[in-house]
Amino acid sequence: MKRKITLKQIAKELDVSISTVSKALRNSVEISEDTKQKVQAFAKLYNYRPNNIALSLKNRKTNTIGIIIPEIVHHFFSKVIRGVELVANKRGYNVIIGLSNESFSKEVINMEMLANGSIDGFILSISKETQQMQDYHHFNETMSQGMPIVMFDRVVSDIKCDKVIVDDFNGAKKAVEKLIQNNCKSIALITTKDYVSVGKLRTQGYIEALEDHKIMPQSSLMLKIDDQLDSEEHLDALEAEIEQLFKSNKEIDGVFAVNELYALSAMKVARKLGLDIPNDVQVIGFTDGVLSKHATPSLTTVSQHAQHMGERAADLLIDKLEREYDVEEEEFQTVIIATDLVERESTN
Amino acid sequence: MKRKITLKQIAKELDVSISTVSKALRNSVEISEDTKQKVQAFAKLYNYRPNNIALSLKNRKTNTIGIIIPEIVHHFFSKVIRGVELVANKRGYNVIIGLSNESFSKEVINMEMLANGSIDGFILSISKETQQMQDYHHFNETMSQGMPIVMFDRVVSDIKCDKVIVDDFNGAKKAVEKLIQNNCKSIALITTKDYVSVGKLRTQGYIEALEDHKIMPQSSLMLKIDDQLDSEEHLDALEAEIEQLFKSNKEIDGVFAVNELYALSAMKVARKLGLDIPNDVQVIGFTDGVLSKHATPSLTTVSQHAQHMGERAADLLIDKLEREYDVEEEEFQTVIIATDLVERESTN
DNA sequence: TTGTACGCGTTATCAA
DNA sequence: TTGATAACGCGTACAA
Repeated sequence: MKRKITLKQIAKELDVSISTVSKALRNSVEISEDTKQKVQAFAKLYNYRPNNIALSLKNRKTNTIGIIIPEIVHHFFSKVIRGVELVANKRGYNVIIGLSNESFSKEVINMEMLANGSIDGFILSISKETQQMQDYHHFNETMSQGMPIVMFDRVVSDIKCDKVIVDDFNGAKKAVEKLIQNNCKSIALITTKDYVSVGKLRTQGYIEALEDHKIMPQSSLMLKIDDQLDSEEHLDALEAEIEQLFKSNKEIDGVFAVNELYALSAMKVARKLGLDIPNDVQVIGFTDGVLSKHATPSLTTVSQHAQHMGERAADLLIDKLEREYDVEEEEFQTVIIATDLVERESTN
Repeated sequence: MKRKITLKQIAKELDVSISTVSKALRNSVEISEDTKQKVQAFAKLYNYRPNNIALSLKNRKTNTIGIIIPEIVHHFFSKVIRGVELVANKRGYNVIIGLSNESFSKEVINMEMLANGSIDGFILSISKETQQMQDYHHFNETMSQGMPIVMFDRVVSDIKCDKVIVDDFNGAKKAVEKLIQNNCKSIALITTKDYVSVGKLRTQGYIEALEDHKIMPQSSLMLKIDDQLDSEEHLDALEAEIEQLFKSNKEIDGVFAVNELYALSAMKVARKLGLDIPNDVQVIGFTDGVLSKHATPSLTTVSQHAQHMGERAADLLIDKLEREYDVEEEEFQTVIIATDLVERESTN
């Protein structure tokens, strides 16, 4: 079991100095053709590759991006990762992942671990718990140490950094307007608690769409789901809440749900109550997932272009990493990704 | 914008030597209480953390695991990653990901990139193209340089390394037996081309289950789908093939599909042809996905326990990394993960 | 044309 | 009790 070969070993074998080998391999004009040939042939034979770690230490640059997400078993986040990875690899970077699992402390620990030299910058979406606690010291500390951060999707406006967000507000608004156009008179909202930034924005879009059309938003039609019910294990409880919503508001003929799971659950409950989709109730969800496409009936959704978000985030970060340090002009961008309404069978 | 603080800077500030600082921070008995206090207080104030890269170089160990998968936007693989990440973090390792995107060359390039010092070992599932080409030189080269590999799910028996696989054969066999028990007389198989190792094994399970029950496997009932049709864009073509299968074999009353997508497509086509599920046709799929759970009717599947696979793979790899180099006794394990049949509405 | 010395940040060994 | 030195692997400025 041989170790990876180093410059030193090549130098020793060929009886030249390390720097001669180094230069020869980089095709320096300083070195004679003869030596270059010899060295290069030997290096090729032994499949020499410079050690990344040594290069990172020397250059004080790892060419690695850290990505921290709350959850990976999730189409939205895995699509974002794919986008990041695509751009990162194209531009010569690796991607290292950390999962916060929606926990504040895991988010902090993971970031600290990676920030100690393993990576050049972060791309992240903050955990629900962090949003709830509103404790952002770890982001500020990381940036104050010269490590840039790009936030995506779940961002926090207090933090000064580059951001890539979905146009949640307008996406939601357009979705609800679609329902209104389609003659829905009583449109329910199934959303998250307000501390989830994207949930809040989508809720606002829902409200504004209604108001624009002289429809009075009614709190009885707005169901705000507790996070705890998001996980697969609590599907029943989620469905029970939605069933209650339908039963208390028999006039509901349209549903806008802020994610895929809520939308599918709504359809399931509606069917169970003998309602036909889309004839009795029309449903629109919000997401990028596969569930929508393969549901029965297939679900009309607001597409977030997750992969594109990842690509933009990666470009923003790498641009910043590679920018000549002009001045400390600290200018931060917020890229807004437009949504698309993908119409399927759950609406007319 | 300050950089991360180093031992050298602390030493300079406190006017002691670097090694004194280093020892003081590690609470060495060599250092006086007085100095230790001083140094530790200062380090804490400036939030000193050792540079991972420097440690990696010194220790010739990165404490990072590389994971190469064909595709991340996929429940199975993202669950495996979650399992790997869980164990890795618990044992003090980071996880860095590379996507082969089912391409041989991307797999090779990604591995080379990571193998040059960035990681201590690989956990991977080989790309379809690699399986097709049967070119495994990159795996052997990596291992000959002392970097261990753990393969999972899509493995290749020629390669000597640790492996974690699903019991594809028995999982498939049990699924088909279930259909037989449920009185299906004409069971179709929807599978991949044979070079996909798992597809082949599941096909064999199907065949053996039939033979065990004195049913003659018929090639007309076995549909082998071309990879090209796997992507979301070619759903129509996939469905057309399946429709053809049903039309040519009107007696089909059971379907075993080797993945979730094929199973769902089969259900969709069947319904389109006026067949009721499960009364006219019963369907069983193979996978861990969310699609099965949320499909209508929900799909009976063979569960692979993806997260558990990831955990086992990570443990195998880290065990090997941390084992004292006894002898070169090169013993490799193959862990077989049992499957479970999750019964839902698509079977009686 | 080749080699020496230095530094990236750290720890271990040995000397003072 | 403290400090100097070497080493991990590399690239480069400078000396020979």
